[in-house]
Amino acid sequence: MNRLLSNVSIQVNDAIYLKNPESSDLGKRIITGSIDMIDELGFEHFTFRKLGKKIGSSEASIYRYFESKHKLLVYLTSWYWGWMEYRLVFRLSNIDSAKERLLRAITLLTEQIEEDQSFSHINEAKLNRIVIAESAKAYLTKEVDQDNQEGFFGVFKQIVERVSLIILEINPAYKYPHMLISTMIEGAHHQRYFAAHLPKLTDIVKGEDSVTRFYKELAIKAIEPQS
Amino acid sequence: MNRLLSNVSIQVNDAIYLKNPESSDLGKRIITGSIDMIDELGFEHFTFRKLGKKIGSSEASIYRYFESKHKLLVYLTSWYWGWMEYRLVFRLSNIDSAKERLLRAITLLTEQIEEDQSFSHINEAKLNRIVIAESAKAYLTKEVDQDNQEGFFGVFKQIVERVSLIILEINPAYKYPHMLISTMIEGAHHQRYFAAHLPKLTDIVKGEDSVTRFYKELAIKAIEPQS
DNA sequence: CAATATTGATAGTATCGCTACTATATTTGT
DNA sequence: ACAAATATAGTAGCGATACTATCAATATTG
Repeated sequence: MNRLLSNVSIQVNDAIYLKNPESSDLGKRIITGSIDMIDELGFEHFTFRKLGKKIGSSEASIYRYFESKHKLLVYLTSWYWGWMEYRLVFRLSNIDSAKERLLRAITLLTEQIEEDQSFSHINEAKLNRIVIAESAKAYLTKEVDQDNQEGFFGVFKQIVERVSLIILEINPAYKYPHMLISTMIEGAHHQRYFAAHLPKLTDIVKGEDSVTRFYKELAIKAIEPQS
Repeated sequence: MNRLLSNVSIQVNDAIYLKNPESSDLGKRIITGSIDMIDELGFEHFTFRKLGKKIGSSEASIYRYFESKHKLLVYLTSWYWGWMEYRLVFRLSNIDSAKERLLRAITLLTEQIEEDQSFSHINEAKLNRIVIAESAKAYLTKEVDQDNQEGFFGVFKQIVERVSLIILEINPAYKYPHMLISTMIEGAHHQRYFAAHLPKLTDIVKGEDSVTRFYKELAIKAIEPQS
């Protein structure tokens, strides 16, 4: 999917950054560079000092945009979910059937992201890999409650809520829509990671996107009224 | 569940440690102390120096047992899965019905662990909390392929394989048994974490164990032959 | 009781996460 | 036009972390 509207930009909760990285050239280089570097080195080996060197700036300058590397990771995942929500709304608009909307949502949320450069300075395919491999580290911390209170995970919760509402359209009696959707989104990420690194934990059928197919089947069967 | 056999101890892949912590008093204090400390501070804030102080030993001595804090985390999760497999085998023995065995396995793998002190120096309830909040950090690293090659995740893969085989007994045509089980195990952990910290991502029905119930329903519906 | 393994104390290296301070560029008011 | 105000970038450094090396003290064992 290419960029839908050229004059749209993804808004990120402004409590996540000290200075908006979209507001300057250096800011954009920080985002582009950090995506490249986290994808390449992993979050643990990634540091602001290395990033500064790479993008021809300094550690202290990066700290003017983000107060910690944790916040930068939160920013990246938050941007990603903002972008996903934007794509989700487009893909579901004008589709009458709730079931069709659900299937489209599952496809969007579980499929692999291709290189398509829809936002100039952000490589969405790399960012997808980062979200798969690193985003759990953004909330699996002792600071999760504070971060949550500041609204850092709001966009993600919104997506889960949106898709849950579609499920309730299909079966208003279904008791676990949020569990199903959050299980599916996080599960799909894990399955892609397992396919690459721990294949014994998955079932890869070549020539098909098993991950998306598996979760579509799972969801449809789960929400169909008890027989 | 109390300890099943007093003369049984859980074996952990010996490539994970430098010196077996079960082999000495200091080793056991390292395990007990690290479980307390990681549960309390989280893996990021946990250091060998702090642990040494807490258990009345030194940083250098701890390094004689584990070459890094990453390896210690791998040890703890590996012990946990070894313990789970042992309980799993007991709980499923002498049960003829495959469906009943599957339901028991799901209960075991998704339920909350109570304080029961079945192995003297290991608090399984705390360890369960650590596995929920920290175990993803044991494999979401750039070193995952090396670690996997050394067999660090073997026990976990074995559990997934065991339960997958039960699914295939029920429906030999089901295409995604491993995906279903690994999604379920990791998913249940996430749901418990979400219930505590990001409740908008789950559906808590008070008075019931929604997590276990949700995954039981999900699995049974998923593997039932296509109608 | 001698040989050996285990532990502890101390100090050291390299890097990390982060900050105080300084220098330079840009904008603004008169 | 030009100095003052402001925004932005870079240098240097601090305390902590992850881990290692050395050596003496103390158990353990054969």
